[in-house]
Amino acid sequence: MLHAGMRIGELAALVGVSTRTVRHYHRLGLLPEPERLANGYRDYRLRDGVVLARVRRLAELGLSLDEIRDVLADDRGRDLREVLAELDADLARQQDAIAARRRRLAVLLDEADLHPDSTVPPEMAAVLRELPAGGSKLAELDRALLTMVGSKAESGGMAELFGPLIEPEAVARGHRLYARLDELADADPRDPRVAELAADLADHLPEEMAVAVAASLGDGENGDWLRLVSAELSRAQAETFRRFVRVLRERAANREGRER
Amino acid sequence: MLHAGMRIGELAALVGVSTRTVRHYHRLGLLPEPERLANGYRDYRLRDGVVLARVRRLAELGLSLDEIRDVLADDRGRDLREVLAELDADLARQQDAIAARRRRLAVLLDEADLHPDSTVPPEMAAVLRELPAGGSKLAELDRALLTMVGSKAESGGMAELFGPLIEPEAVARGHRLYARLDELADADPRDPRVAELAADLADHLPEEMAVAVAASLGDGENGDWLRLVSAELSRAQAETFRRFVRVLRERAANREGRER
DNA sequence: CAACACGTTGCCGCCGCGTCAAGGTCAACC
DNA sequence: GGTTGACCTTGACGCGGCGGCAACGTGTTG
Repeated sequence: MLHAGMRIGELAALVGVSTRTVRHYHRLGLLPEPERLANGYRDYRLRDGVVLARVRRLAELGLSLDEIRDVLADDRGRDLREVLAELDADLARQQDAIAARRRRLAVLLDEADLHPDSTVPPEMAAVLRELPAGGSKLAELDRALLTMVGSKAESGGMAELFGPLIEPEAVARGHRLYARLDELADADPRDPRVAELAADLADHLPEEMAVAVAASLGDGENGDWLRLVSAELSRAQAETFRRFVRVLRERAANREGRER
Repeated sequence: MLHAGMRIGELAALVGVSTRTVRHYHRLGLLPEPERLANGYRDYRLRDGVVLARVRRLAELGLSLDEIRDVLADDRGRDLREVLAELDADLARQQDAIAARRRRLAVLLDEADLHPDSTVPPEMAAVLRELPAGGSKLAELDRALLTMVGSKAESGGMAELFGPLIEPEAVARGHRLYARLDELADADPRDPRVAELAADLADHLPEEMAVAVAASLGDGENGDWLRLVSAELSRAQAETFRRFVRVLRERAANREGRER
């Protein structure tokens, strides 16, 4: 035999990878170290090229280098089918995931043409557009709250919770709900306006959603969000919120009692 | 304001991430560090929750954290649409890539039911099946060469190159091409059998593919593969190969001359 | 003899965190 | 009092698949 093999750069070019990749495979044990020439250079033979090409084919299919090592070790390919089948299932899952993200993206891109802050669901965006932009700190907090809650897929009735506060008729009837909350900034928690406003807030929730609201305010996720909101309020304002929620709960309980 | 904010674990649970993730976002500057309590604990407020939720929504869409930081910096979202559009294009490319891999996988999985060594294209597998398994070192080398060349999408006529060597008629006619190559192992390169076998090899290539073979043997990729094969052969055997290729080239040149 | 293209080993960087490690803090139970 | 246990703090390493750089040797060419 003529023993003129190849050097690492030639082999790499032949198979279409970098020399760094070839050495990487050596360290991982995917490709055995070939003999060395007198000067220390690696001297590659035909079988090295065969193995390297095999590794690359499997890698391009998407197998991890660990998996490839397992496949090469088992070498009588019966195990390969399992790996390939599993890989196919994994790729199918990835396809589904990507398709789902593209669907969400498509919605957002459509929405983006209508409204710049397009990271919230459509119905949230509609409510946000109606909230007064400046003037009331409470409105700001509601904006924040809605943005947060909007990030969960099921918004749990929060849009409906705040919708009534800004409906034109409510404003026209002189309830001025936001303004009255603002006025309680420095008030005492026992101020009579607290109970009064809490009742008015509750009255302006349409009946059919009071139950859902009471539930979503009470438990877990949304309850914790409201805790953060309360932390931004004065004591009287926070007390108003608490009473508001309590009234809603009582009404929900009553409704439930009547239905039994 | 009541200043009872949240600790990191509560905030993380609220938004649905790990505390490690929150701290990671702090280090990357995606989420500003909040005030600290007297004991050193981070004290999160409403705005932190809002930002964190926003970051998560963008991250779940597939934006990199760097991109998210850019989006948050520009903050008036007009730039967001570009990023989202680019992301969508990227996802589309990923979908295509995955689909292509699944198609190749499907072919391999079908082939796997027929032949265990299923990492080569179907037509290669067919040729490999026919090659004698033991006995001839030359056949072994051909197996290796075919496996390698099979890894490239266009196989460049290599299947056709070796096909004739094993066709039953050729064997029946007593040419014994492999056996005669084996017999040249210790021969002198000037042995008359060398030229004789080279001519016989060339004769057994169907005319219509001689051109393609001559071309694919001559240049780049396949030529380098053949260099590795020659390195495994004795001088006389390698000389046979060289003459074989030379004869093919001459015939191809003649054919081209006649066509002009 | 200098330039230049190749080879050698080895270590850092990437991304989005997970996972220890080695402590400090706080409420609840004995 | 002490002792769990659940939380918090900073810091460092790990992963996958290499890319890139450093610091050096080797071999061919002008």
